[in-house]
Amino acid sequence: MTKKSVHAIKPVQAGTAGEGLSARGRVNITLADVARVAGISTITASRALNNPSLVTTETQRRVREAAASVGYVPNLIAGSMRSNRTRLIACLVPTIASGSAFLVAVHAMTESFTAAGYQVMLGERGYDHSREEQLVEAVIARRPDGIVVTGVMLSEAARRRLKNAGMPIVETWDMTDTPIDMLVGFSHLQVGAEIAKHLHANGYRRVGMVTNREPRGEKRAQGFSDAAKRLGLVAPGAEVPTYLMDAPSRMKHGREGLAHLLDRYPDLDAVYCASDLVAVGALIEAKSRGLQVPKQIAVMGFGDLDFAMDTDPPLTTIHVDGEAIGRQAAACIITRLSNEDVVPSVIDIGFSVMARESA
Amino acid sequence: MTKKSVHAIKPVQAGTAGEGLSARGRVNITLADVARVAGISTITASRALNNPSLVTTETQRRVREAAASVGYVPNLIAGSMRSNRTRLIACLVPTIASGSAFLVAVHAMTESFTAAGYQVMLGERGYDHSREEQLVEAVIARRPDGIVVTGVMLSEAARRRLKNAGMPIVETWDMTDTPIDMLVGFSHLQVGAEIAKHLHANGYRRVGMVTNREPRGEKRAQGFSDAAKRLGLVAPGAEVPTYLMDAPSRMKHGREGLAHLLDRYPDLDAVYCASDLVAVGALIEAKSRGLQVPKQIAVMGFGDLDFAMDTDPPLTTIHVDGEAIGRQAAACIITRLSNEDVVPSVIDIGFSVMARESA
DNA sequence: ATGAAAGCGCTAACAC
DNA sequence: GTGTTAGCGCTTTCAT
Repeated sequence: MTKKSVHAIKPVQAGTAGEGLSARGRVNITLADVARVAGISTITASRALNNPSLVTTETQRRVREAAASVGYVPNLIAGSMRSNRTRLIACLVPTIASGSAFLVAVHAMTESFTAAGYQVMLGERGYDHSREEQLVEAVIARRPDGIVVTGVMLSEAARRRLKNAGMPIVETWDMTDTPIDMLVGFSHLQVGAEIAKHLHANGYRRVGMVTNREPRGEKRAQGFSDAAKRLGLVAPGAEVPTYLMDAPSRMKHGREGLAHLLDRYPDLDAVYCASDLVAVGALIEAKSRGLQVPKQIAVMGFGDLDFAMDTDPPLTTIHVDGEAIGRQAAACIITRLSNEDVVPSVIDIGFSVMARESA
Repeated sequence: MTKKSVHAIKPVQAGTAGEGLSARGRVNITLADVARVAGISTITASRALNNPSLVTTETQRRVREAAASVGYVPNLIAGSMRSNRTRLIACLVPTIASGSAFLVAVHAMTESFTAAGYQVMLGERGYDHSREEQLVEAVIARRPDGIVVTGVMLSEAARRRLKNAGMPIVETWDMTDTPIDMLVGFSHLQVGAEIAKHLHANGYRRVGMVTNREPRGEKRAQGFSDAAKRLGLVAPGAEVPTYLMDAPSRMKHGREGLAHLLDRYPDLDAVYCASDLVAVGALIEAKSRGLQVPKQIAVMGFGDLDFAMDTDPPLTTIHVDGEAIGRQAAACIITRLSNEDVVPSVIDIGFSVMARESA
């Protein structure tokens, strides 16, 4: 491969755009300024902006005009401090990298929260668990009104801190018997088991898998392995032939993985891949070996990413309703915040086996 | 396709996890509590925590112990209010949906900011420009120390608001002559032109494209179209044969698009696709028509997503150094915040043509 | 419907 | 190296 770069760093254009934009030396326009212009007290101005029903329409109009004329932007920091409500929701995700199915959930969640007047602040948790506690502390320090965690947090210290923070917390995208507070997710163990069952039900008898060390991936692998043994999908007493890859999963892992497995276990007739991207790699490897999918070898993925229905053959995979997870997680927190009603602590959102043609 | 759902909503487990976690009724542990336990003044406690070098090691130790014993978590809200620094950076992205190349930039940016002691708050801009101004106002209301915008914002009102906010702002992932403040990106017009040049240089003479209405995609299409005409890659006086798809781009658009183009222009020998995912679709369509890539038809994409080197044949595409964009954007803001040094206003990060085998 | 006073938790500014 | 005082901008509480 050749690589041609188009690259240029233009010279500094000093001052062309930064003039007067420095944080220093700027006068802050406060609610008091608005009130002065409108000829009323600050508290009335506050009410006109935040609880218009408490003031006359005439006052509302004057305040709105005054605010616009002086270019007032409320300072939520100050408001939060006094009211003890930040209207901020923190959402901790493992990573923001492309191809993560839970981004759909984050998106749906954001929409729900935005509609309810909350802003969502995304924090990358990282796969480095040593930094977990610091992140949690940094997040709590901002005093969000609620916290959504994607993927159950592992460190006990971090969990304790969250629990002690005294704010509504929802864990998502997984299942556990001991949630910090609330939980909206599904069982990865069950997913693995269902994949094995599906392969069994479709007549496959010798399975393998291409998986990774990521915690939820491991749970699926565990569920798959247990069910496969129970159903006789491996030689008696043997383990499931497994190709272990590094996270993050990539298409090429599917090619390498299937190649590796077939070289050692030529009688495999089905393979479970930890993600759809990996499954596509497996499809390609099968094709390049002249193996017909699903006749000679079945391929199953996980995630039902948008291209899963467009592969050749269309991919049989697991669909998780990420939007539902996001909406429900938001609803849990919003309900908890708006009143003292009891909210379900644990919601199993389930999943679906999308039986297409690759298995 | 059949679909089998595994679904269960467990009954409410009232009170098992939510006990005492309600926001109300909790006593806030403040710095004053820590100071009292440590037997010193609040300001000294503050210094011990934030500027340890200003106090004796003995004081540091006592404060740390006191903080740990009472379970103190600093309130950044209160601190920000007084110091006028929130240590918060707002990052506006079009969408968080999977497959967006700029997520790499966001990730790199987050790492830089985290290392410098800032937290990044992600805001979804949405493709709905009517909500743009509200989002900008909501963001400014939190008084971030800086703002990073991915993709140039279109609404003039929103741009004005940002400009007036008086904080360092970096626009990324695009080029313009009139940035709000600072800019780190590359020219999508140039990208389109380079793609046309690459096809021309490799002997292709009749090009088409599969593209979308997204603003930056349109710029690439424009650049491609202009250069293609200049280079004689279309019939004299004709436009570039184009298949216009809806955003977001999907693999199937590539199949549909190439099919559509070839049906009408059977003599096409090259096609530019607005994204790698679309290009993969085009590769599949070409293969299913028995067309050899790159011999009979060339395919080029954009983005150099992680699977681009794993397709069959490996995809010729455009690589953008997202990490560099993220790092540079963070550096611009961090520098501006740490001193009054002049920071380059406009940085063109460039891009590379990854010449693999599909073109 | 409107206002006055107080204070949220912290840190800047200025002592000592 | 440590303490005192004041105040960030807003909203709560209580009064009118």
